[in-house]
Amino acid sequence: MAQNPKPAETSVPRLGKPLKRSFFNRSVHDVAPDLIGATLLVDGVGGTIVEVEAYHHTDPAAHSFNGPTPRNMVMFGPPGFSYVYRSYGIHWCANFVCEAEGSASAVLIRALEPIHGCAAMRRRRGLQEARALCSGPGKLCEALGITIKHSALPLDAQPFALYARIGKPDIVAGVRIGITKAVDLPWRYGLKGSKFLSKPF
DNA sequence: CTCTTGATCTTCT
DNA sequence: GAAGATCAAGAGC
Repeated sequence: MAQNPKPAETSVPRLGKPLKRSFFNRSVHDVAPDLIGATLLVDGVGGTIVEVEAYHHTDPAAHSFNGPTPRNMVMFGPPGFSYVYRSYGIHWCANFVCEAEGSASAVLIRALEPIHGCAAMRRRRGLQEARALCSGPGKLCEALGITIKHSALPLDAQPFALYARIGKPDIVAGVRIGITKAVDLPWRYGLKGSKFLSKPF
C-alpha cells in the first residue's frame, strides 16, 4: 500500500533536540561531519546545514595557525561560540568554535538548504532560485543576515538556534575550497547528493 | 558548460 | 604592500 505519499517539493525536516554548547567541546573533526544535517537558524531564518569545513589550530590554512590576533581571538575562547570574519573585503563568513578553550579550532559553515524564512532570504540576496541562496559561506551569511555583530555570540542562545539532525545522513568528504595552504587535507564535509552545495564533491 | 577577472577592504608583515 | 576560508558577471567554447 502507498503508506509513503510522494514527498512535497520542499519538505521541512523534523528538528532534533537543541544543540548545547557542549556539543562543540570535542574534536573539530568529529563536530564538523556531525553538523551535516543539523538545522541552523538566525532569528528564525535558515535551514539544514549541507556543507562545512574543519580548521584545526595545527592546520596552516587556519586563521589561528600563527597564534592569536585581534581578528581570530574568539577562536581561542571557549567552544560553542560564533566566529565571523570579513572575506575579501566584501563578504562575511561564519564559523563555530570547537574543542577546549585555547584550542583555536573551528568549523566553517559553507552551505545550507534554505528551509525557514525563504522570503527573507530571497529579499536579502535579491534572488529567487533556492539553490543560489545559501550555496557558499558568503551567500549564506547574507541570506541569514549574519555580520560581524554576530561574532563571539553563544550558539545556544538567540539570535542563534541550532537543532540536532534526526538519523544519520550519507556524508561525503573532500579537499577544502578556496585555500592556498594545506590544500590536500580532506576536511570538507557535505551531505551526499545535495543540490545546495557550493560545489559538487 | 568552464574559465577569467574585477570588486573591495581588513589583516598582518 | 600583499594576500585572502568569496562571489557574480562576462567571455569563450
